[in-house]
Amino acid sequence: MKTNLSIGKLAKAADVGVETVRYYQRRGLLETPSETGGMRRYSDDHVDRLRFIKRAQTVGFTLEEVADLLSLNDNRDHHVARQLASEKIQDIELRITRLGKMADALRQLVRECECGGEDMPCPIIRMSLE
Amino acid sequence: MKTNLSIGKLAKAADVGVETVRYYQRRGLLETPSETGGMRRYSDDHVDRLRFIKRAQTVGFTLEEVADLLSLNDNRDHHVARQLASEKIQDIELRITRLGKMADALRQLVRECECGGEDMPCPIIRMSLE
DNA sequence: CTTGACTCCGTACTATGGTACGGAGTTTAG
DNA sequence: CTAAACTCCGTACCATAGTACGGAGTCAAG
Repeated sequence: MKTNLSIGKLAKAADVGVETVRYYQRRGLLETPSETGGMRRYSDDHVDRLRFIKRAQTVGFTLEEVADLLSLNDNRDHHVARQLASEKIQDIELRITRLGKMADALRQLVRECECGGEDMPCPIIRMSLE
Repeated sequence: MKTNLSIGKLAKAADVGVETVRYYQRRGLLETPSETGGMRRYSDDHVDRLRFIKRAQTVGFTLEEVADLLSLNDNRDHHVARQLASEKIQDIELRITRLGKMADALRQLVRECECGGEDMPCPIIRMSLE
């Protein structure tokens, strides 16, 4: 477990900006370690956490929702965590379904364009209705 | 094909605000029909388009990306459309993979909490690494 | 045929998620 | 040991995606 990263190294390792790290700390998504004589030091756990935040965001979770997800990880109250986790699982499954339908529609679109009618309407919009 | 909706009816049908409709028109995501004596009239196609935008957003696409997706539908240049579609399909597949891993991690979390150790760390963050 | 709801359009404000800046102190490579 | 690079913290600014507001015109139910 590599540790003792400066905030700059941490940011680089997680591929985010230093200011972003500080912003997440302000938002309570990332712990602010206590100073060890002037500078704060970070570990690989912080890197993982930052990467997790990034991935969660790219699939459409807001920082507030990411905070929920992280709290599952941190929460000592397993009853609450389980409840929250179940909700999030449902949420994620819905997103996966939607994305699947969008991908299907796009694949259909590609097929139709290949097979070649020039003027058929490309039907993504209707196809990806649930 | 029901048509002749006022902007208010359109907005209600798609479950968005009137101002949102106008905003999308300004952004070029939605056609602004020409006035028929003072008021613009909308059809079911507009409703579908609005719903599509909403769904695409909830799975993490920005309005700019949604505009791309919509252009696939609208674009008469099939060669370009196919290229763009292929990129978007890959993008979507990546998102699905990530979401799947998150869901797996959450399910694992629920199992562990059920089986019951009180103090095991809940491992979402590491688990959902790709 | 009026009155209350709705439309049009422009402009201004808001929330979220950062990014930039600046001054003072710290660290580290040569 | 010193100069460049980095850190700390606060505050200010930015883009995206709306939301609110307001005045003038329009429509439709009683």
